[in-house]
Order: sequence, then structure tokens, then C-alpha cells
Amino acid sequence: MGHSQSDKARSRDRILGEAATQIRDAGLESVSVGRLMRSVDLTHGGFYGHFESRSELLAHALERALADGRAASLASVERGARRGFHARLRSFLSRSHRDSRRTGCAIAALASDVARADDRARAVMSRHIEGFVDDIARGLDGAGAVPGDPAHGARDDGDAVLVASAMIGALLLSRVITDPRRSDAVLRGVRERLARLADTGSMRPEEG
Amino acid sequence: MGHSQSDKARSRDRILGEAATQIRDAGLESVSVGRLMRSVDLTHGGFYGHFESRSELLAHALERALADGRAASLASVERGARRGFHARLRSFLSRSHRDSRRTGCAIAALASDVARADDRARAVMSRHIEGFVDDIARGLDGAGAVPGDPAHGARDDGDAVLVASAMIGALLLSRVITDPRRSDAVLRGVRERLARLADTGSMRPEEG
DNA sequence: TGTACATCAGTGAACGCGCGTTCACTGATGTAC
DNA sequence: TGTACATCAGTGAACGCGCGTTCACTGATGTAC
Repeated sequence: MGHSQSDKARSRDRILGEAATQIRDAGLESVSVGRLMRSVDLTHGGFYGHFESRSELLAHALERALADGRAASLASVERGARRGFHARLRSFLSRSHRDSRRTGCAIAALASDVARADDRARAVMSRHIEGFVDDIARGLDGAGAVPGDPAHGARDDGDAVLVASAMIGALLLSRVITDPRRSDAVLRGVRERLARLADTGSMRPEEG
Repeated sequence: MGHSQSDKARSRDRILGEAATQIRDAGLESVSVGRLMRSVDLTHGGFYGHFESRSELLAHALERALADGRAASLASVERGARRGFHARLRSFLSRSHRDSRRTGCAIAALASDVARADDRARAVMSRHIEGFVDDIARGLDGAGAVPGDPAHGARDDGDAVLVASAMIGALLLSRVITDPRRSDAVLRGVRERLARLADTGSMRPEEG
């Protein structure tokens, strides 16, 4: 908490990072300017040297939370043994992701909140949803790929949208359900079924 | 707003109903005792004749919102031409459900909120999630039923969990996405794919 | 390299406001006679 | 059926509190000479 220009940039970054964590943990409305500044060892007055208002902070914090969530997911996949879609699925629908809201996917953590927020917040999350779906679409193209299989590449974006919906929905349900065994079963059940669907490509419209 | 005992019961019911609507529209934290009482044409002081505290009200309002959401869903299916699973799917993943948060499914409206709430709220929603999954499981058993098909009845509860997750997730994503065509496409895409999965039974473990 | 000074990151008292909750009250309800 | 009265649903002033925001300030930074 020095007085130099680089200290200021660092302060702003710490405020944003802490806010991004807090909103994933307790919701957009949970952030109070006074408590937030105290939690990064500053006083509330200084806040307005960094942001115009609490509302402007929240817009930036949402963006940051979404970026941090994606980075954490990629890092988690990197650490694991597997790659690609199956690794993504395992890490996303894991007990550890369920139990670490503060650092996990911000789409899941804040979906209900943003669904009722203003256009600005919804537009920010919309872009990240498209990124999430794109990642999955790329993963699906690689997952059950048999060279020369005419079905390869035939999956359109809609399959990825289904998979994304199920991943977000299952993570949310697992976080609500109080019985730990039932919560685990939701994660495992959806994980296994999505893995199978990706491998067999049985989501293809032509097949039905 | 009379003074009889039945008036009191009616008042409590109106307070709860209004609170159930407000939390689905704007989240658990959005309810203020003063505004809530004003919106049912009473004054704030009377609130404590009906509920011990704001927190106790919220627990009851969550229960009510979940029940109202389920009732609205059943009513919507009754009104339509189709029955069973496909009707449920069409009505749940519809533009009209997406656009009427205040009266729609409370699991979707409040999933992120309850995921971070206390055990009491999570237990209340857990019970309703099990009900939601059971409804779907019953629907799936009827959906692609071919008499004598050995696969009939082989689907376990896990298929219903996948379908429930995708339904909740898709509705949430469609409410966040700002581009109306993209939002529609999410609803339609997931609706069509879940319908096909139910008909072909291609979720069965044996098949993969 | 040393000094004088403008800049500006961060401080903390103060503001008006809406919040949840309490409580003395008013007056309609409904019961006992 | 009529009267006297206890009950209690609903009222509204008052409370202490934390909120977002403002602003005069302090003192370190970093630049001009």
C-alpha cells in the first residue's frame, strides 16, 4: 500500500481479484465497498480513486471472475493426466470443483444472478458462454474421432450447447443437494453419460 | 385488510405469495420487509405478526416458490396438446418460460443463490430437485416405450439426472444470453436433442 | 547529486438513506352473559 | 337478540446499523532545476 503509480495499479488489481472471488463465493450483491477495501488492507475512501462506483466495480469484477474461472479450469486440465474433452469433463464435474466456488467457473457460480442483471452484465457473460461452448465443440470434434469416419465433423455447435447446459446444470444441482452421496452421484452420473455421448457421437441428428 | 382471523390467514398467504414471486424475479436477497408489506397493501410493523424474522420468511418463501413453480409447470403442460415427457420438455425449454422468471421454475431461478445459502435452504431445494428428477424419470419411462422392448425400464435414474441438469442449465443460459436469436437457438437445440435422446433411449449404458 | 515542489494514492470523518426490528397504539372481531 | 369486553390484526414512530459516496487531509513519489 505504497504511493507510487505501480502500487496503484497493483492495488486496483488486488481489489478486482478480491471482488471476483467474493462474487463467486456469495453473489454479486454480497460485495460491500467498505468490507472489500478492508479485505485488501485499504480504507473505503480510496476505492473511488480506482472505480467510479460500486456498480462499475461489479461489471469489471464479473469480467474478471469469468476470466479467472476459465484460467483455473485450463490450469486444472493441464495438471491432470488426460487431455482434451474428457479431461475437461472430469475436472469440471468433480467434487473439488463443486466445493471450490470461490475459484471455480463463474458462469455456474453467477448464472442465476446474471440472468436477472442488466444488459451489460448479461452481455459480458454471454461472450464467456460462447467461449465455453466453443471449447466444448472443439473438444467434441476431437473426442470420438475415428479417422475417415464420415460422422467426424458432422456434429454442429448444438451438441456443444447441450453438453455445456448439462455441465453447468449438473454442477449447480450438485452444489445445492445436501446429501453428499447424492451430490456425488449427480456429478458422476452426468460425467459418465456425457463422456459416452461424446465417444459414440450418439447426439448426431441423422441418427435419431 | 380486515381484522378477522381468516383475514390474517389470507394476509399471510398474500405475503408469502408475493415474496415467492419477488425472490424468483430478483433473488433471495432482494426482498425487503418494508417494500414487501407495501406491495401487499400492509405496513411493515404487521410483518412480525406473521413471521419471526425476515430470514424465517425467506425459508417459507423459497418453499412456496418451488411449489408454485412446479404447479405452473404442470398447469402449462395440462393446457397444451401433448402429454408426458415431450410436453414437459416443450413447455420448460420455451421462450415463454424463459421470459417469465417471476412465475417459472424456482430451481432455475434460484439455483446459484441456494448453492451458496445455508443448509436449511439447500435441504428445501434438494427435496424439490428430487421431485423434478422423479417426474422426468417417469416421463422417460413412458417416452420411447415400445411394448416388449427389453430396453424399456432399463433406464435408471441417472438418465433423468442428465436430462434435468441439461434442462436447468439450458434455461439459465438462455436467460443470460443477450442475443435473442442465439438464446432461442439454445432452447430449441437442447429441446430437440433431449427429445431425441428420450425417444431413441441412446443414453442407456449398455449401448456405449 | 541535492533541493523545492506539484502530483496524487490512500486516509478517515461525515452525509443521507434504507434496512430489520421493536413497541405502544387503535379499532374491528368475536365471545360471554 | 343486545351489550360489555378481551383479543389481536394491523399501524406508524422510533431505534441502531451498515451502506455508498464525498471531501478536506496527509505524506510519499517523482520531476524540474
